[in-house]
Amino acid sequence: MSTEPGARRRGVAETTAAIERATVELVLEHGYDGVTVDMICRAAGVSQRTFFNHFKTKDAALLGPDLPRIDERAAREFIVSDGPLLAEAVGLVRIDPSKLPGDAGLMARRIRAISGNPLLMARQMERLAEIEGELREIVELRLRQQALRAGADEAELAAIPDEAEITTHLLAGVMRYVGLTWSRRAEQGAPPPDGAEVADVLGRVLRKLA
Amino acid sequence: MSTEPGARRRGVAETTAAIERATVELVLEHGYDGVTVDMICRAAGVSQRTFFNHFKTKDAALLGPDLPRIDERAAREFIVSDGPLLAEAVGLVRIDPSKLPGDAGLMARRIRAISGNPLLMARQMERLAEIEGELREIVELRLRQQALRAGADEAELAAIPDEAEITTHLLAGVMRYVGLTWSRRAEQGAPPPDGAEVADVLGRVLRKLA
DNA sequence: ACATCCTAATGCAGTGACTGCAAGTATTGA
DNA sequence: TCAATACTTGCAGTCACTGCATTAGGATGT
Repeated sequence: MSTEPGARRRGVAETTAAIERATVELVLEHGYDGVTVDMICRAAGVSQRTFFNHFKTKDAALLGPDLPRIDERAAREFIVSDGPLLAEAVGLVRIDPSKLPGDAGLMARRIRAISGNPLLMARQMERLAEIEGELREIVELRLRQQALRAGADEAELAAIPDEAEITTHLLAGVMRYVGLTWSRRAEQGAPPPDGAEVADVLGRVLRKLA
Repeated sequence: MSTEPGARRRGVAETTAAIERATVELVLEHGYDGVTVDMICRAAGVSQRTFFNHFKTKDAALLGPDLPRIDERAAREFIVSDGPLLAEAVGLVRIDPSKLPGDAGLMARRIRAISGNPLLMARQMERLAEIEGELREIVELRLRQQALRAGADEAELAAIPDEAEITTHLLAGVMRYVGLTWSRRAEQGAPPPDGAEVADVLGRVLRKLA
């Protein structure tokens, strides 16, 4: 169709990566609203239609295609654990590292691009909401476990779903905090917060709140 | 221009209200994605340009133009209070009741329309994020007050901003929970949750988490 | 009564995100 | 070598949204 070797000049993964890279670079340079899909397409050497074949939305090209997932093994440990719930729960959400080794730099630049725009942060958080249901179930399982071990009565058991729900929402708050701190540190080249550090702040705060 | 008495045939408020009503009704009937701005305009008897003069986005016409605001007086009480922080903080966010008396039914229908769509719920929550900064400041003031009263040392004072931040995020979680429960109840004609009820669940949960 | 100003409403033309459909071409497997 | 398959593309169209220029009523001042 074109003079170029039209189709299949590279694998799917390569095309996707090219689009991602172009998106991140352009957004860093011009800001999210200063970049059009057409600009990305030109930079990545693909048609607009191809862009939308690879990414559902312009957002997705910047945020990356990977939705957060729950780490199955961590979930099993979590359910039977007796430690600080919120702090431990943070470990449940795994940021898929399969992309990192190939392009660690891209990830860092992407974070800078995203954190520059509050709207995008919010969009990122919407994605987190997609696994909230799963999270709720796990939390409920754990609460039930503990209640049974403690010999709870029926009324206490009946209250668990509600408690699991609110806990999940609290958890979402914590994760937002972690994500924010994470990107803030990344901007300054500082190491990301580890579980212990989060648990520390969280523990102090919870003591004040209760 | 048209055969109709072109402009100024009703006050601003009336036009705005007409658009809001048309939007809610149409969304209830066809779902958010099944409704176009043009449909709303036809139903409300205005041009598309007028629609966008009254509302920045299609969302806004459904969610209502009122952003959540902080209740100043409640904030002052909150800062010096010593009660359960999270539960009390819920009272800070005021849902502007100035719209309700005129059209209580519309509000109920609007809630139904919004809660039917998870995306819209999320969008609604984004609005909450807009006052998060304000909220953070208030929380920080309160934490500082309490720390001073307790005779805290420098290290403890230095930790306060971080604690305020995470608390705000936790608070956002609680408010999401309240909003969700609220709309869920509204759907079934049940009374909305009051502060005491929220405080109750919250208290129990926090005791388990700490 | 008349000119004036202001405001709400409108038309129009354009941009940008996104979709469905119908090809076309390179790669793969039989 | 032929055919199924996988990627890619162009094209036409929809929809949200914006800027600009224009028009029509109403309110105001003299």
